[in-house]
Amino acid sequence: MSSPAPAGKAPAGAARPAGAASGKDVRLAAEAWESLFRSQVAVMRRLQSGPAFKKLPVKEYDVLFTLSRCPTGKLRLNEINDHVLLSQSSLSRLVDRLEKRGLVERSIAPEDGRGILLGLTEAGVALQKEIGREHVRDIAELLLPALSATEQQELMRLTEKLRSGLPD
Amino acid sequence: MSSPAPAGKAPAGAARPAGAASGKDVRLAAEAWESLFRSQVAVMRRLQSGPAFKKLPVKEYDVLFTLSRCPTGKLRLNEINDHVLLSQSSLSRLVDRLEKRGLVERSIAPEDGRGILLGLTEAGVALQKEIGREHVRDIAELLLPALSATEQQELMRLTEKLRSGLPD
DNA sequence: CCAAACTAGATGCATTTGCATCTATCGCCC
DNA sequence: GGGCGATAGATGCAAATGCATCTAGTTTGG
Repeated sequence: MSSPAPAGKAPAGAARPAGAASGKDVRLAAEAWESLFRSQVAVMRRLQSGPAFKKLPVKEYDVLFTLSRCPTGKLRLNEINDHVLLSQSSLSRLVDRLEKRGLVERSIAPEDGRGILLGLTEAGVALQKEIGREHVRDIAELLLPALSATEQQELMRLTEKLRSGLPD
Repeated sequence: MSSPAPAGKAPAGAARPAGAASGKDVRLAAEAWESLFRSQVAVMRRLQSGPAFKKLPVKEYDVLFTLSRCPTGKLRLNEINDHVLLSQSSLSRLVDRLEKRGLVERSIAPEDGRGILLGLTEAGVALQKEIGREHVRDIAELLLPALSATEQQELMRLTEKLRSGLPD
């Protein structure tokens, strides 16, 4: 495993406070996470080695993509940050790079002088679409042979439920 | 989205070669991957900010964990590398760090003079167990409220199937 | 209304990462 | 058996990352 890890085990017949998880529950959760994590790694590894990401690293594409999905076309940096597995400072510099390449534009948030709104430029929209097309094709090539449509739907349902059931 | 991205759309009634995916199939696959990816990010973000990973970064823990699961207790670097989202050189240096901390030991693979076998030291075993215990607890805290046992099992089944259905 | 606590984002600096390359061993085929 | 391409892993070096900190704008409490 990568991020998950079972390690200890509870004494066999230990009584536990009402509402606490049993050892079995805990083990199942750890295995489920492990499996989710490993499959994500395996898919991501293949995706990012494809030709679609020679033009732009995956993480940078992800920001363009996120912006492209947003109805208003602009997002605050902190909103983007929740989406991505990057520290605040790394995102700030990643955006610097995107801006230097003319793919995004920073502007000051109207309602909050501290905030920065990020939007795609024309070139950013174009590049996102271009890479996106290839990327979607690659995803389908990986997932379609492995899971049926029904299974993909169920996987989507479960992962969405997981995400929305997290604290905060 | 982060890594996945829908972008283009196929001309409406386009005839396609037998066996090719429909636009609908492709879109579903992209959405399923997106959802899997985002939920992984959301869970990982919470896990790695916990106290369990002050002692050792997640990626380094992952290597200790992987070794701890292996029946023989030793693995080749390239085997570990498939497991992890890291380049070969990064893994090599990560192992340097673990070795300097006395958590793992390199040895030459008996059957292949090029290969390196990696094994946990006593200290490595101990630290893995220690962090592992906390980590499993954290995982359970996140997953148990979000998904039922049945759902966790189904999620595990689907992600395992996905992983084993990938090319190579 | 002002000061103190808080939040959004930028920046200095040490660490980590990846790409390209290098070394050493292996497997193959003549 | 000797050369030749392939594979495992290490290393130089530039780029990316995270932590701590800094700056600036915002909110709160008196």
